[in-house]
Amino acid sequence: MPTYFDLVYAVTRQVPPGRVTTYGAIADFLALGAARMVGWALNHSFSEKTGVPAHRVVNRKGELSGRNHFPTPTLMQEMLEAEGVRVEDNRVIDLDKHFWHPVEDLGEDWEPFDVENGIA
DNA sequence: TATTTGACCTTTA
DNA sequence: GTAAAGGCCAAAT
Repeated sequence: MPTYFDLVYAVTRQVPPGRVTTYGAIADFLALGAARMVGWALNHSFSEKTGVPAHRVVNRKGELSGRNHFPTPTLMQEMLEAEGVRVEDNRVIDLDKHFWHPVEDLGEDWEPFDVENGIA
């Protein structure tokens, strides 16, 4: 029984490399209205083998709030920099430039029909 | 079974 | 303009 939990995984996995999104964007895209849960879902994404690039998810301010939950606090920044995203002081530079809207790429009608399968 | 916490965002003072 | 409080859903204790 897929919950919104799985939806977050699905959307996050659709995030293109070198791009970053925010919890609010995902929450708004999924019409959850609860940005808090988005991060919470990603929290478990590490324990699970979801393969969700949580490092591409940052808060509205572009801060790597989740770095604390990574294997190493600097790992998140390293991963972003490796993808071409300039990160400084635990914050994404040019967030607006690297910002990625799910609705723009996936479409408003996009839905995780095969969440458990890993999306189309 | 009920209460608290959780990687946040938005609105009001 | 900055600062503080409220609110959403779900999982863990």
